[in-house]
Amino acid sequence: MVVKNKSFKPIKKNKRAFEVVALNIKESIFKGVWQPGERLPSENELSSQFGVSRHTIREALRTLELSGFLKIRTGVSGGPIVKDTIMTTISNLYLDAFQMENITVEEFTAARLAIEKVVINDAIDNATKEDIEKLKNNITKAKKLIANKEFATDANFEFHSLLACASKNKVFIILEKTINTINQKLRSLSSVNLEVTGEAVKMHEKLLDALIKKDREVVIQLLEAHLMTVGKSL
Amino acid sequence: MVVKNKSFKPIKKNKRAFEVVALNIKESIFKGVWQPGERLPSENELSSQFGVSRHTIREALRTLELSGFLKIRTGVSGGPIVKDTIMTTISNLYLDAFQMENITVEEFTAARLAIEKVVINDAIDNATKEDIEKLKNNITKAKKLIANKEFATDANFEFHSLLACASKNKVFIILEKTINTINQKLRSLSSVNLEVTGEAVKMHEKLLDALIKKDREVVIQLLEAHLMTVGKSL
DNA sequence: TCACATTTGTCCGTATGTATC
DNA sequence: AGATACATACGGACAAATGTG
Repeated sequence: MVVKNKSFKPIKKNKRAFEVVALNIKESIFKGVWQPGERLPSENELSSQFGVSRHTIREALRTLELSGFLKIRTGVSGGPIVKDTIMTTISNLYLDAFQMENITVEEFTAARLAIEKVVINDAIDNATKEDIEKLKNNITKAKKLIANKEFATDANFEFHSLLACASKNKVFIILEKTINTINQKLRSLSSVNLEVTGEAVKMHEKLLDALIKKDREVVIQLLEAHLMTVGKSL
Repeated sequence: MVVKNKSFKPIKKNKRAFEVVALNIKESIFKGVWQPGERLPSENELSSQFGVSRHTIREALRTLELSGFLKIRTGVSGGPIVKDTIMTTISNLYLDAFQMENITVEEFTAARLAIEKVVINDAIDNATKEDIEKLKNNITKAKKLIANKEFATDANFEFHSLLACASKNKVFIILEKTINTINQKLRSLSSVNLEVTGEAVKMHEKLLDALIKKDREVVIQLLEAHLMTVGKSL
């Protein structure tokens, strides 16, 4: 059979030096050569290792820093330190996209609802005893905070992360992380209300109950109501 | 009511020079001072305008380039050109995140199926006549390619993008773009098969038919079958 | 086709700020 | 408090790319 593939493959572009360096370092991190927390060689050392100037190294480090692969600390024993803050970078970009692309909170909430529906459905199927235990502990912790008239915001975010973990799909864990970070940022812009967080905890408790009973209909119903109120508060 | 909020607000950090420059430029773009397609002043000019060295300007431009706010072209009439490619940047970062977490094809396919189910459901509700028209054109184009014994890979990717557009939710458009990017990468690793792409086109056609008829059940059924075969081929 | 002007890409050298020991 | 080892920032120079006459 004669197959004509008219699509051109990307020609090896003349990549800029700093891009090559950045890609090299990035792939080393992927391979595990450098693990989070470890310190990369200093700019001068990288400069001589790669055989490029310090300026080029700096530009490479800039891009890696912005992508969330490393943080750069000044001072002795400072330098480029491997960090995994890609999720923060992504959520920051989402906020930029909200402005550039005119993404509305409504769109975000709708997408969030859709994703969390699926997540919780998978969680019902795949949650282990430990997952349920963790979720229960989260509720108790949050209730204690509320009873103490303290904010339970972090605990509430954690609840959704734990749900994602229970789904046993890492893609959802990552997406949930994005959602949480964006939420956190949006929340810091709007006025935080103690009653709202208290209501959220109650909702979470009901949700967990339904999840344990594997009552999908109620779970979805509760989730919709919950996320809609959250969306409105933003 | 006494409210104890134990969370500290971030202290105004001493920002680095290039960060200040980048923020300035970014906000100018947000305000519409520079619109997509326009060209920013050259590095030398920016250098004198901001009163910092060219090196600092370059680092600022690097970060903005990576974020997707501009592209930098060399040569006369080149320079920093305002672009709006944040969504592409987000997709690429997701790809990095997936690589960091060693996401499997199975996890990816499961998540993809879940997301596209929601997307197509929204598309049924919100697709305009133009959307339907574009989808139809896509099918005709793809069929023509297949009849000509050519690969219709790009057209097939486009089909899913068009679906996301029809959902009228920009968050989904971003997610779909991510999915496509990852798919493209996975596909480049596995052997591409002409028959597989041909089958995909047929599937898309059926899917579009059901979508026009607003037959949700059939749509979901077809989508599941379609994405599962795609997943297996990877 | 060729020469030229403009702009980014890369390099070297130097000085200063900063965190750690 | 001082020395040390980093990043940060500045200035100048030349190479490479690219559009124009």
